[in-house]
Amino acid sequence: MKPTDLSDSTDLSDSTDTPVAPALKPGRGRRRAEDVRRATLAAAAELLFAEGIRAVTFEKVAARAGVSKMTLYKWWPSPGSLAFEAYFGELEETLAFPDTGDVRADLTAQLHAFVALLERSGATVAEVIGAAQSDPELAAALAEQYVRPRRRLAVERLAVARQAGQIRRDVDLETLVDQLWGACYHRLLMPAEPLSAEFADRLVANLFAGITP
Amino acid sequence: MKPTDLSDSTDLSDSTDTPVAPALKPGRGRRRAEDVRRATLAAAAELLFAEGIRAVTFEKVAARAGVSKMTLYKWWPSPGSLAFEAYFGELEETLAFPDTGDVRADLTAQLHAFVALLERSGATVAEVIGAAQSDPELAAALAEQYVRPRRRLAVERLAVARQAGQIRRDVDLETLVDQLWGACYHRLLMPAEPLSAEFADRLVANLFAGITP
Amino acid sequence: MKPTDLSDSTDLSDSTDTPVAPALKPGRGRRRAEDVRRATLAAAAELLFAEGIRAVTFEKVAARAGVSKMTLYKWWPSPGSLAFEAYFGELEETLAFPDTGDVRADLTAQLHAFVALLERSGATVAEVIGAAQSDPELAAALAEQYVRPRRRLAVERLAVARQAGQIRRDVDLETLVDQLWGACYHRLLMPAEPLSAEFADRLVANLFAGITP
Amino acid sequence: MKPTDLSDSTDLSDSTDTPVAPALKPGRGRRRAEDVRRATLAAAAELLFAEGIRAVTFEKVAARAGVSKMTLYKWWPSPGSLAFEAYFGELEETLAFPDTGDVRADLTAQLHAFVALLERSGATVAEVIGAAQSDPELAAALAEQYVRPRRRLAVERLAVARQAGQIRRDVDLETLVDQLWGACYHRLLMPAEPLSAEFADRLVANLFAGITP
DNA sequence: CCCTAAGCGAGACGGTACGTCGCGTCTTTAC
DNA sequence: GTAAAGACGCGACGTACCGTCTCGCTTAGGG
Repeated sequence: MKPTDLSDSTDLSDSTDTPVAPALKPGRGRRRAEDVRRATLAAAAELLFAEGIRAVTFEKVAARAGVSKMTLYKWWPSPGSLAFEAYFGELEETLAFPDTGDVRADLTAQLHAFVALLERSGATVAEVIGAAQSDPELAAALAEQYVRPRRRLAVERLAVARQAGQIRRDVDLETLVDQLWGACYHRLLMPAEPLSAEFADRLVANLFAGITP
Repeated sequence: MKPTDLSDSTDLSDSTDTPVAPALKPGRGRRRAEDVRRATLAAAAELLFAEGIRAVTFEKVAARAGVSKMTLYKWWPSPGSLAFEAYFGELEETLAFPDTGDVRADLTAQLHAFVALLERSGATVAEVIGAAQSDPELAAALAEQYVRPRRRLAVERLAVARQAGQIRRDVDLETLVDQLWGACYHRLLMPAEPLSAEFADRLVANLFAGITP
Repeated sequence: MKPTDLSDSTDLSDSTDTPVAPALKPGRGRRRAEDVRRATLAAAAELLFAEGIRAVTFEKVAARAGVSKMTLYKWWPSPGSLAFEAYFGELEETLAFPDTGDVRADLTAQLHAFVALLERSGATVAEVIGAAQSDPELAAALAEQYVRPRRRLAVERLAVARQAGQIRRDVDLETLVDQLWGACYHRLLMPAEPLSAEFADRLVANLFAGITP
Repeated sequence: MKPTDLSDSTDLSDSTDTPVAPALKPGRGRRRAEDVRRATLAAAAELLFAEGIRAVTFEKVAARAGVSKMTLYKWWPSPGSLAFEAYFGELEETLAFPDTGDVRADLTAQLHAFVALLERSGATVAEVIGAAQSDPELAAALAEQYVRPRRRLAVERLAVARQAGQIRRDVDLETLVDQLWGACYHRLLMPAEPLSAEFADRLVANLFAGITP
């Protein structure tokens, strides 16, 4: 694939704050690091959504982005971590956590949004998590940039609820995270039963009301 | 008769196409050599435990087992499904489900055993589940031969408890499975907090007692 | 390929002198050797002409003829010899050698016919001769059933001419064969100049008239 | 200046695509490693002489030369063409054509050398020519780098003789090549009669003296 | 005329080679 | 100086064919 293929992704070539070189052709020679990074992530994202994580390959990404393999090896430790960054790097803002004062309502709302997200792009999420099981670099990135931050947000909201007396003192909040979002991931990664808003409702109900008569 | 009666494991074996049960039609031609299958699974298991699922490769297994690659391609749809069969094929009997009459105690016991299993060989389990996210053949085998049977056993035990009045009528038993075992898988596959017997206890406690004051 | 595919080659199933079994399906069970032989050669010839000698494979021939590989191994020592027999076995009659009393005219006529044959199916002939260079079994068959008989016929006609005083006593007739037909094979197998009737004429002229002024 | 002047061997080397002469464009990227080419040809030559052309396999050559299969596929279109280059690439200088002024003597000398060469390594030559019948890439290399140059040299020598009045004006020189060297190849490729110096003498005698009384 | 042995289909199996793809490293050149 | 272009070793993929083997069916031919 020739480097001139970049011409159709025009916003990649000269969208930054440098009016110095006017519309130079995006081909050979040294490119600015940020350009390379963006082109790479864009190419990786295309491959990820079109063909799955198995297609996110240094080889293919380099060809599609007009970037050298050497550059990719310098910046990403594995193809999986590149795929991860291409996907999750842009979706950080979506995990807003509501706080209306009513934990149960807030949890339900958050879980509904989460389930909806998984229904849309659960396949990609599952592939990335799956790849992390055999890719330590990806696992590290996933843990640091995805798993832990989200757990923290959830635990913080739950801690507020516990402070407000809506959750018992002796309940371990981390465990709750596993029983709410973890249960959803279970249905995503080891599918047998459907993942739905009603499922989310039942998750909340079981914990808040208990399951004994 | 307990729900763990072995009679339900029969329809499990021949409800699938993967070569767990030979079930060869008595047609003409040379019969499949059973020792080939055994040598293959042994070699695959060695590789799986020694080097992880990435090393379970048709190439390596064929060389180690003294078996032709063609034979492997004929009987297993992907290296992952071969690894799966090598590992889980031998452990079917380990999922005995106790029924002492006390659900909570039984669930706790079962979860303790499950957590102990994951502490021993969780890495392998995680790798297999992870590989299934990008390997449809492996995903099918995993669902049919692992996920669904285990869910069924758990749900059957829970149904007995519900009949006995130990669980409320309106509780969805499938959801409970996700909140108990699924929570454990969550800690296995997206590690952030430790997986321990205490964790299992809290899972049960949260559900049986509820989390509200 | 199912054995019922043989039904469209109807002349293969029951064209011999056995009115006993009337129109039994040509499938399973023991077939008479001659049927097998004919079906095999027909399939081999099809493959030979359609795809070249590289496609004449025991595997493909067996599948196409509805014949077992074992049978082929029993009767033919190599795929090449099977191809040879499929092709040259039927063309034995074409090497008629005229004797009008005029050697030069007879040789010219024969060479014209030979060149015409090569122009039609020279590619196949060349492939078979080529394969014989690395297939001792084929080489033996070629020598015994093709090369030597044709040389003998030519030498016999030339001997008659020598008796008649049309060729000098001291001329070695075998050498003449190489300088007439061998020269044609040279243009077939190591192509650089065209193979034509004029070429044949020049071959004869050079030898009969000599090349010196 | 003799027709065997080396100046005509220059346009021979770069009139083809096969990697005899590197002729790399000065583009970017790592240059082709010449030692890789040498190791490859050495390994191929070993296999060719030891086990025949059927053993000259990309697989074996790659293993023996410590070279990647990909590299071989990149530079040689088929195993046969690799074998060809391994053998004939080094023997270009051996086809010196004498010019003492006496054509008949020169032809006899050249044919004696040629017959001697075939007696030594005729088997390999035959295998390569044979393989070319089913390998278009090898056929092209053989024609361009072997057949045509040698024909040209012979025709040039014969043209000198014709100029000198030693051969008749109306004799087609290309045809003579087929009746001299082609006759030898005939005995090599379709063996029935021995290939000897006396045979070469008779070839020359038949043409120069004619075969009629 | 039956019954058995031979002949043959189907096909599993170990090898070997094919041709492709991706990984990770290296080198060369151009901007 | 950085980064593109790309050669290279390595190893896995999936396919094809070879040559050998085992079954079990069927018919021919001997008793």
